[in-house]
Amino acid sequence: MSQQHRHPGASGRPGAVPALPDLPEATVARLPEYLRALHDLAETGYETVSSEGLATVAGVNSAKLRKDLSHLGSYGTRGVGYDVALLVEQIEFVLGLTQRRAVALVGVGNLGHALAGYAGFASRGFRIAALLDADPSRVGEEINGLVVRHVDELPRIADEEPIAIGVIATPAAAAQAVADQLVSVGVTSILNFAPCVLSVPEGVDVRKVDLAIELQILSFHEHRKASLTALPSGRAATDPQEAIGT
Amino acid sequence: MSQQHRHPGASGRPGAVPALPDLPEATVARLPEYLRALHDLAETGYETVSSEGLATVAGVNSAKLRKDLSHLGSYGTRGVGYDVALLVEQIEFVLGLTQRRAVALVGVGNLGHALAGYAGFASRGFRIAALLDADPSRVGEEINGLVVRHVDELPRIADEEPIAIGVIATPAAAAQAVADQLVSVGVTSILNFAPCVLSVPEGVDVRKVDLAIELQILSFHEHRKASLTALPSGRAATDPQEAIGT
DNA sequence: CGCGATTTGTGCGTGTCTTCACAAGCGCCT
DNA sequence: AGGCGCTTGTGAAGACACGCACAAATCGCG
Repeated sequence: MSQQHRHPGASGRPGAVPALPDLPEATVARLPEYLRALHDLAETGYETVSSEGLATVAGVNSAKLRKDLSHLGSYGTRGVGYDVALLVEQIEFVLGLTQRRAVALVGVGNLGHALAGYAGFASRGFRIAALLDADPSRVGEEINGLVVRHVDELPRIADEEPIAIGVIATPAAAAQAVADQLVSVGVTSILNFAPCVLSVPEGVDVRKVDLAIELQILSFHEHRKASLTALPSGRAATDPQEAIGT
Repeated sequence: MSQQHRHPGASGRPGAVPALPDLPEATVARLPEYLRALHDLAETGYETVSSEGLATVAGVNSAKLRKDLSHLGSYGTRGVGYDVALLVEQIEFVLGLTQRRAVALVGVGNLGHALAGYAGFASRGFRIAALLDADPSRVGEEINGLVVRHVDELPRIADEEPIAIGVIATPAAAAQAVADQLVSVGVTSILNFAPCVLSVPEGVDVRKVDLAIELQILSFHEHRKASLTALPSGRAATDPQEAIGT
């Protein structure tokens, strides 16, 4: 809170935290995608972009995009569009990316290795502060310039530097215990790659990513498409419900 | 609902596809989670389970679960609950998991390696049929018993065996080209890990997974929580809106 | 200076998803 | 046999999200 952020619009009191508008969850989930699209545009040399243009790059409907952005405040200019740089700044602020957040990654197996080496984290406002594992034979290994430490060192690590987000990439059987440890050192946001439900106290956010689930959803649509084309009765494959997003 | 329910195996006419009920998209997205929960329960020895019990293990509201399952037909017994084995069968059928689907994985970089070694695929109805990469120096490498082949061999591979699902784990710059190649050999379902929007013809389903986006969403909630606790005005951190799912 | 072209911001109708609450159905026990 | 407790399946209501369509605002040009 020492930071002096340029706050959205002219919200008045300088130094005050510019009361985050409470955005619809669906909007929040799309903001990162807009941000990525804006970065792409900025690199291509765009200085302004219309809602139509940005919507295309981000893969959404332009009305939806305008409504989403309107929740942040009014940062467009009618007849012109949005200032790319300004919008990037706004969205980064709302998403809390103006400060680089420390991430602790627990579990350096197959997936953990990949995550540790994933460049997308660093380039988008996150810093892997620690790699952890419960397996002593993995402790000490160096991955991408970071040394794997034992998960029991978590309290010490969190003491040196507050951990904003914990990422769990362990087997399902270990996930709940790891989650408990993370919570106990003050972590209030967890990204869970283990295929299981975590139980956490109120106030802690958990998001789950399960690769197999995504495939199964696709499998359903394959199955449906197959059964439609197989049936001689009526409707063919052209359905209005395609290419659904998350 | 006074319809006789159609079930998978014993649907009368053998060979006929038993007209899939068209499920709400939100329901489809949850079925895999129910399936995982049911497998857990089955392994623990449960033969039947109540909606309340299953809902807890799956991390959802019990009313929602009942409504979801009711879309598949009526497979519970009032006063008793659901037969675990039967429900597994039902959901697997609806999701099209009764046949093992062939997956082509393109891009064996950091993430691709992890995916190639991910046991969760095989254990949940999928088989990696091919590992592909555009980089000649990677072709020939063996990962998890599979040899990496060049992406241009895709037509030959699809000829040997139809590919149900394509997984893109390439850098963003290459993703669209890969998607085009996949589509051209008849793939109609794509799971995209590259941070970009794919444009595909109608009838092709794309699902996107972006690890950085998940972190950014968590970051937003961190930011919001921080700004709430920082504000002297009123409400503390305990909010009724926590632990939001996908 | 005024007009037309362009683009934002939003009110509103529509559809989907969620949740509550309860009647109907089932099994067990007496 | 009958009643009682438990659990499903679902109607209805509320909450949320989406997309259209248009008024308001801005710019550029003659």
